[in-house]
Amino acid sequence: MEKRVRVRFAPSPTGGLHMGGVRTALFNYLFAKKHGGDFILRIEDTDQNRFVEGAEAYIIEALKWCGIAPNEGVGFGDGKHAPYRQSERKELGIYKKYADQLIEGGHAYYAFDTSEELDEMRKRLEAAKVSAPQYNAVTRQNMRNSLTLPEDDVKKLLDTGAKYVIRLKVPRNEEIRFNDIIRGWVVVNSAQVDDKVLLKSDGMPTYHLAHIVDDIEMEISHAVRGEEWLPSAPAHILIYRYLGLENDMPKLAHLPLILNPDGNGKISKREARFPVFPLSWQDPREATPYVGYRESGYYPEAFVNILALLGWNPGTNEEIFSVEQLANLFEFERVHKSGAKFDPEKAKWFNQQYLRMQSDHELAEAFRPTLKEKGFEKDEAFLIEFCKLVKEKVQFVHEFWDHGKYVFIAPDTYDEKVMTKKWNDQSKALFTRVLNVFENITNWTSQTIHDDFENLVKEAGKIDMQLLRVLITGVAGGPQLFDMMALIGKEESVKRLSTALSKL
RNA sequence: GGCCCGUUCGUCUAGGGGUUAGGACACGUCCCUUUCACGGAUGAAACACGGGUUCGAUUCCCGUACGGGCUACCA
Repeated sequence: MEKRVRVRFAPSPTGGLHMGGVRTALFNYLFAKKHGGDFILRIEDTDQNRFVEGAEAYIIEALKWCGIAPNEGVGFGDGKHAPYRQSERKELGIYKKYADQLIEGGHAYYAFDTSEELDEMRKRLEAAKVSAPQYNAVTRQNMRNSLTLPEDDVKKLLDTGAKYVIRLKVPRNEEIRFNDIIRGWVVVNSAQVDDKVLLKSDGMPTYHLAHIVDDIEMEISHAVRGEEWLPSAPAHILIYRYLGLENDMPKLAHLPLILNPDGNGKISKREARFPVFPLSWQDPREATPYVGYRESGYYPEAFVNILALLGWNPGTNEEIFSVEQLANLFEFERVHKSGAKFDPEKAKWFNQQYLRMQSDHELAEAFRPTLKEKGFEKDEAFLIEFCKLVKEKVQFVHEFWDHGKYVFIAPDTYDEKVMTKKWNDQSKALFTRVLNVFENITNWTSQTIHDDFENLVKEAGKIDMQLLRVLITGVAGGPQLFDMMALIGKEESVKRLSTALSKL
C-alpha cells in the first residue's frame, strides 16, 4: 500500500530563506497539494553556533507571503509529531536513542579525537598525498575511538564524562545504490563515504542523523531537497539500512540548483543586482538589509510562478500559472536534472503579466499608498482612470508614479530633446492659438478636446502633438494625450500651457 | 586534487532515432499609435566536442571538454 504523502521543508535558521530555499519549499508544497498530503515545516536548529535570531520567524513569514504555507509544523500548528524543532526533540532524547541503537548493532562507534587531532590527521594525509583525506575505515584505525581503544579504556572515558562523538561505521568497500525520483539510479562506493559524525560532542545530532530520525518518526514519504545533498545520500542510505528502516525510508528527490544569472555558482545573497530574498532580510550580523521581492513590488503569485518554472515545466507552451494550477500539473518526473540560471529580466515580465490581471480598481487601491507618500490624495474615480491610462507602461505598481507623476505635478522643465528639435519661431504663436481653443471648451472631455483641436488643425495646419505633450506634461512620452488632459482637468491643463508659453 | 551530478538559441525551456529543432524573456525590423508603451507581424539566435551503435543520430552507448555540487563535531 502506498504511504500517505507527507513531505517536509526543513531549513536551518541560519539566515534569511533565499529563493532557492523557497523553490524547494514550493515543490514540496505542490507535491503535497497534488496528492492531498501533508506539508510540514521542521526547523533544523542543531547547530547552536550558526543560529541566527529572527531567521525562523522570517522563514514562516516568507512561506505565508508566498502562499505556500505548510499545514503542520513550527508556526503552522502542531500535529501529532510535535515538537518540530530539532533542538526541542533532542531534549526528548529522540536522537540519542537511535544513535545508541546503531552502536549496539555495531554500525557506529564512539570517537574521542579532539579537533586538533583531527586537524593533524588531515595534514598527515594531505602530506602523504592521499587523494581524499577523511575519517574512514582505514584512517580510523589510527585514531582514538571505541574501535581502537581497549574496552576498559572506552568505558572509563565514557564514565568520566570525556567528550566524544558518535560516528557511523562505514564499510571499507561496498557498493551503495539508491533510486532518486529525479535522477534515477545513483551508485557510489562506500570508500568515498566518510565515517560521518552522527552525534556531536554537545549531544546534538548532526543533520545526517537528525533528518533521518525525524523523517521516520514523522512518517515522511518523500524527502525533497537540494542537489547539494546528493553526495551525502549514500551515507543516509547506510543509516537507514543499519537502523533496519531501509524499506520504510522516504523516496529521495534531489532538486537541481538555482544558479546565478552570470553563470558561476548557486545563487547567493551577495549577488546584489537583483533580490534573492522573498522578503527584505536584515541579518543581525550585518549593517545593510537585503531587499526582498515583496518590497520590490513583486506579487507573490508572480514570484512563485517564476520559481516553479525554474527546473520544472508542464510541457506546454503556457507560462502563467496560479499555485492551484501548478499543484495540479506538478510532477517530479518533469523536474530537470540540471541547474537553472535565474533571469531577473524575465522575472519582471512575469510580474507585469500579473499586474495586468488586476482590475483598475485594484491597481488604484494598490497605488494609493505610494501616492500618499508623495503627498497627494485623489478620489477613487480619478485613480481608477489614472491607472487605466498608465498601466500599459508599468511592470510594478510603484512605477505608476515614475510614469505618471506629471499628472499630479506641473512640469518645471520641458524635455530638451523634443524642444530643441521641434520648438521654432512659429511655435509660440501657434500654441497660443491652441491655448485659446482650450480656454473656450466648456465641456472638457477627451472627445471635445480632440474635436476642437482637429478643427484648429484644419485652419492652422499641422500641429505637433509631441510638442503639445511636452508643454503640458514636460515629458516626451505617455498615454493618449487628450485622455491625460481630460484627467488633469481644464483649469490645470490651460494653466500649464499658458505657463509654458510665458516661459518660452 | 578526489568523488558525484549535469550539458538544446545569451537566458528559461519543448522535443526526441528520420522535425523547416517549437515556445517564452531579452534583442533587431515593420505595422498600429501625430509620442512612449501595449498589441500584432517578422528576423537573428541552439542540440559542447570526438568516437561508436544504426540505413539514419541532437536523441542511445563510451570517452573528452566544460559547468555545478560535495569533500566540517554546517546544514
